[in-house]
Amino acid sequence: MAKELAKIYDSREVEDRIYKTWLDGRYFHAKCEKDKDTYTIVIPPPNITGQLHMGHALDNTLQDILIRFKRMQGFDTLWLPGTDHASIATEAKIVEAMRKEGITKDDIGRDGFLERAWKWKEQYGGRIIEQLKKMGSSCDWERERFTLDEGCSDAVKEVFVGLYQKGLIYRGERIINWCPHCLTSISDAEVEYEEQAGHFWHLRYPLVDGSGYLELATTRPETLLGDTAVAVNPNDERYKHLVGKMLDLPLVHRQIPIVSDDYVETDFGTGVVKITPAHDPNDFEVGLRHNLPVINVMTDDAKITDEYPKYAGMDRYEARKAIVADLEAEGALVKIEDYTHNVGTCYRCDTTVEPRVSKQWFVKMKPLATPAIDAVKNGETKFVPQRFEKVYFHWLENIRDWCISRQLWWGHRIPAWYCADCGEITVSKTEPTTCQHCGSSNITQDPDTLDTWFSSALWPFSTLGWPNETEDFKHYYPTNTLVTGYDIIPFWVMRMMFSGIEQTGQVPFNTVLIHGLVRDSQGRKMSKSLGNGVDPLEVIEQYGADALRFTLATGNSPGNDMRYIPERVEASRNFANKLWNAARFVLMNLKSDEKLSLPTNLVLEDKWILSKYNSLVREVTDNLDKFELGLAVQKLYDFIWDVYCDWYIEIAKARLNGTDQISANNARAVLTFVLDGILKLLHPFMPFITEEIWQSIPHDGESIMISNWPSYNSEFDFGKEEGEFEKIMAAIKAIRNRRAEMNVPPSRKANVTIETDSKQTFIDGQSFICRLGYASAVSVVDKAEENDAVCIITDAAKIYLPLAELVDFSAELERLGKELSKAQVDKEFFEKKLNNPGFIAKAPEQLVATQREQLAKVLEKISMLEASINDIKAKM
RNA sequence: GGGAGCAUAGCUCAGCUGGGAGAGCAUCUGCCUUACAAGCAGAGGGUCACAGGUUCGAGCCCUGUUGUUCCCACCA
Repeated sequence: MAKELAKIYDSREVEDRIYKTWLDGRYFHAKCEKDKDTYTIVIPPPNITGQLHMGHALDNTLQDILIRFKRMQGFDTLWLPGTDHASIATEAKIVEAMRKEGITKDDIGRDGFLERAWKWKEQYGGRIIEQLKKMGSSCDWERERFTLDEGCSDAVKEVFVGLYQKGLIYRGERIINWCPHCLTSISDAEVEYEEQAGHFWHLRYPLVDGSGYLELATTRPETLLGDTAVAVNPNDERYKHLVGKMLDLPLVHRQIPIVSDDYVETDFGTGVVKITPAHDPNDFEVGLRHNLPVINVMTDDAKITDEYPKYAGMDRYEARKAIVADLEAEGALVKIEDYTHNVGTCYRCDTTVEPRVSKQWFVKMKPLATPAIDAVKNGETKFVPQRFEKVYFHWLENIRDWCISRQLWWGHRIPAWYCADCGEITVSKTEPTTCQHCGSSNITQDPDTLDTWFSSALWPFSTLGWPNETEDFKHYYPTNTLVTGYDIIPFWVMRMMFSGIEQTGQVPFNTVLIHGLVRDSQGRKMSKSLGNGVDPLEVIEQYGADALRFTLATGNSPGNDMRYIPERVEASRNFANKLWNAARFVLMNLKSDEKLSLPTNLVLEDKWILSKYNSLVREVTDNLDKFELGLAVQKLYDFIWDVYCDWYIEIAKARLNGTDQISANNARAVLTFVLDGILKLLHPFMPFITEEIWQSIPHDGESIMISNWPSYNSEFDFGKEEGEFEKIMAAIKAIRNRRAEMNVPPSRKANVTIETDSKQTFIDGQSFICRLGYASAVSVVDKAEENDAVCIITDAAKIYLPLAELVDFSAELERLGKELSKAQVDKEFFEKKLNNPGFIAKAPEQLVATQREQLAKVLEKISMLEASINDIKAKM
């Protein structure tokens, strides 16, 4: 007797234990086998500040499914894990923690702060990794990386210096997005726009010559302090004559010119725009075109500078109120309108971004973007689904230079040193002692760090050892599939693409598999503020990681958002339990631990299930190859539950309990063969339970996760037998249906007579019909003589049940009438098709033939139904 | 203003290259049939948003409309 399993599958008892055996066996570890094809995925590194959420759960489930599938297929498979230092997010958390202790960054200085940050990383950085393990992720933990580790930092410096030398990185005074809360610049991609209710203040700027006023509208009156011009459209007849004249800026009483610029729309507002180059990106551009001075009126934390004593120290919004009041007092305020507009906010802290002119480091994007666009256009890298290529192209085609410097301490410090003597910059991978230009030793390093995404952009190759020509890099790069959400395309996917191409000459991956967001049951985004997030760890605790993974993989098509519905996890858990019990049944029937080989003398039902199983193998493999994970998992569900459990196991019971030991043994062999196969096919989706069961049944090898993926076997091409067996199934279903309608209890068995052209098939199926169709005996005849019986008609047979006394004739007549009219509708359907010359001429021959067959069947059915109706009428 | 997704059973969603509409949950009926009541057997339930078009044939392809969600964009 083989090992016995508990009646109910207990994921809590199984999962951690199984995961440990995988770790102990080092099955996740990629061995860099030169003779094998590789399959590589680099994980989107979660932030060290992060806790596992449903987005991670989905992302990692998909990756693990692909990795386990490929590993079983025999690829040298590497799933490389790691974490991201997440500069802004982490620094903000640490600053916040320090604030609670009453400490500021300045109190402890850069070194002190970094010391704290690293300590924090040691303490919390591993948390999310442990959580990923709970999901069953088969990452090569021996290769775990961190974006700030030595190797990644080395890659960052290499790239920075390289791009600088090529002139692709430069330092310049530009208008950038500034977060007054995080106190750092952020990139365009890090600004989120949201609609806000605001106002439109109409102001009057008087002409210096006293000849009148110019009326304009603004949403930000406080920036008036920095106005250095007013602009109108060059073709605007209303103002053409005023271009070049000077205005007296209210409150400040500075003289500013009227300039003409295409940027101004004549039909919006008054057609007059105040120009504040220091605090608006468009105005900055206008300023450049017209050589206007740039006057910064705000401090780092968005307070008015001391230049304007009356407002100095007020924040943006206080200053706005004060300035509006003063404008009104001065008679410069015409009116106030309500106005909704888009306001840029910081994606980390949601503070309204302040556009600001400042000296920052930039990556010149145009030369890098072009090859990245081409690589997708020529198919070197494909997006799944393809429509996301549009998003990718759109970003790259409209890209502006990337602001990469951040006024933060936690991150890769910019490898640039400024000379106090000659003012030149020295950029170097190693710390220089003197200025490269004048030799002075009076140099200081740039205090800023790099955008977190600068290092993430190098992740597919920095983690493999680049810039060194390591074995890993040579063997595993370029990687195969990148799995990520569509929201990350502009931040990460795009930047990895151009960085990979620029640095390594190759695309970093050949497929980008995009998934959507996991939303709550009402379709809302899961968020902390709404408090509607579902904790994957709690779900795992309650239902098991397998159930969660299965749920996330089911009914999810690439690129589409999905809702998290608790009932679905329950259904997945039930499915796991179903499989568990099927395995339990098989084990209970095994006589020994010996592995049985498939019999040579297969019977009809064996051929049926082997044929179905064979198709399953082909289809699931095919679906996985095409990233159709949701389809694959649905097919597995259907096969395991309906085909294997509900039919084959039920049918096998007769043989298992019968006296023919050889036949019983053959059934055991087929049961275990198919069970072994479905466990393997399901393993990528439900790794824990499949391993636990597989270890209990006779098996070869140490672990299912390193066993061979099933392959299509032409010896199982039993298409004909599959069809024959399904005739029996149809008969059983028809009998069950009829009996249920008539409320016949299962205990009341009946002698079934079957009239059919497929006599042998039904003779083979007699025992199944007895067992599953509640028959006491089955006789198969050419022509039945029954007249005191209920008649059921299937495509292949006419079935008689001697239950006439239970029949309510008028109800029966009605039922038959319904069935007849249904059949007649079918008849018309097929006739219409077959009478259509276009159909005969153009439809595939095969289809025409099957339609003819079906018409013939319907015609036969109609005649049988008519005969039955006449019979009943005769009896009434 | 531009772009994209979605609209299929009461609910949540599948539907792969066009060939008589599927699953889970929910509902109804009957079953503790010795793997599983987290189960078994059966049933009901859909003008595939609307209007055109292409085709022998459209849930699927094309055009338009409506509703909805999202992304992008410098109307101050």
